Amino acid sequence: MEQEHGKAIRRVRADSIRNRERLLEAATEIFSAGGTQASLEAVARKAGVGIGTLYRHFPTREALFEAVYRHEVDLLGELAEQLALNNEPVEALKKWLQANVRLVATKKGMIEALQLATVGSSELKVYSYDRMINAIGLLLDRAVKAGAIRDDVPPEDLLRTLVGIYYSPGSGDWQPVALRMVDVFVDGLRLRQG
Amino acid sequence: MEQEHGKAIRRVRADSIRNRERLLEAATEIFSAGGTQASLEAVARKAGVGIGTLYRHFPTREALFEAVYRHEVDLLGELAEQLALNNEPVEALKKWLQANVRLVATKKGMIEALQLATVGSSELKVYSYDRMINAIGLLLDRAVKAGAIRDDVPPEDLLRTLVGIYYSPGSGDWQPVALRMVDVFVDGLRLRQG
DNA sequence: TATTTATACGGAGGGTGCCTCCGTTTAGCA
DNA sequence: TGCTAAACGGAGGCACCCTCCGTATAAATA
Repeated sequence: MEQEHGKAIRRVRADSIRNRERLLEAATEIFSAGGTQASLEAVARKAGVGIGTLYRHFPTREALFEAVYRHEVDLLGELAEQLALNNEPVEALKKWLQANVRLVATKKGMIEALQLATVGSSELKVYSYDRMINAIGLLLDRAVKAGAIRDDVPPEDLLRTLVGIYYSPGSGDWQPVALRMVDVFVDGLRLRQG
Repeated sequence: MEQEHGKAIRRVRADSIRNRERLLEAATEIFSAGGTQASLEAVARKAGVGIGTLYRHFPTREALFEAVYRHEVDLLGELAEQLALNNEPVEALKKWLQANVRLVATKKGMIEALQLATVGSSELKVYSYDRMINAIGLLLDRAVKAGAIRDDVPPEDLLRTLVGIYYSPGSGDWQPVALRMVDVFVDGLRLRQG
């Protein structure tokens, strides 16, 4: 019996789960197109639920973001681990940063999400921020321990800079720009041996 | 006589000039405190004018920003010229970037203004953006011509990166972080001779 | 299957901001 | 002092934010 102090523990209602999924799906689309400022009421409309339902599932705009981008961020986290296994330290770092650029390129809204994470309130521990910091920390650490790069650049600072590099006038080929800037930055990290 | 086709050219009305100044003053305060998202109606209220008057003087949010930050941006532009006269190229670049960090530190809203300029619509040529690009271009050019740094980083990209470096979790001592990142980046620009 | 009830739903409502439009006011000029 | 172009102000229509609560319903129970 599912009991606790004589009270039955009800299962989560099926419509609740369904609506949550619909909201996430809608939010992914809306945010990808419209960025951080997109209307939450539009998300609710697209999901076919009331605005109240949206707020019950995701009490803040940030909460919704976190859920939406958790998956992509997970992907990047896993990539960091793979790269660390199969690459020379500085190379691994550079490759990861480049992969980051490419993934973000497909989801314009992600840029703003990361910004939110970077400047977000300290009370709310933003999952995606942690995940990114860990990924970067892993790669940075290896390179530092190998004596290949300077040791006074914490992961937080690198992430911040990376986000900055993403900034670009909307359309056009901002990807090459971002990739070149990443190169410059990684070169700046390198210790000169000679 | 101030005549044109027999029509007198009226002077600009005194109340118009006065209200424009009041609006700018109010906007400087409000934006410094509240950033890009601050309410324009709050600006009008603070200036003691109707919202209609605000929109007549500054038809868009961006127009208001441009006017507000023109002064600070002018200062930076002039600084670039001074530094170029009195410093070794790479040093001049580094010093200017650091000055930039320090000036922006005093006006939190400025960060967002620069972002706006960076991502702003291409129709409206944003004054402050141009001014910054020119300042950076001047310093960058000298260093490239002196063979001190790589030549494939246009001013626009550097500005973008700089703005990214400003990103930081609101409070606390983000200035040291920004200054360190600037160092790293400039080191990355340097050509290795050896 | 019928009943109960904890849970979730929807959207009205009150507040704020955006921007436009136009009747009213007023500064400059004669 | 009167005329009039120029500037003013704020109401109005719309969108969004978020909360609150009466209604609907899925899960548990009999």
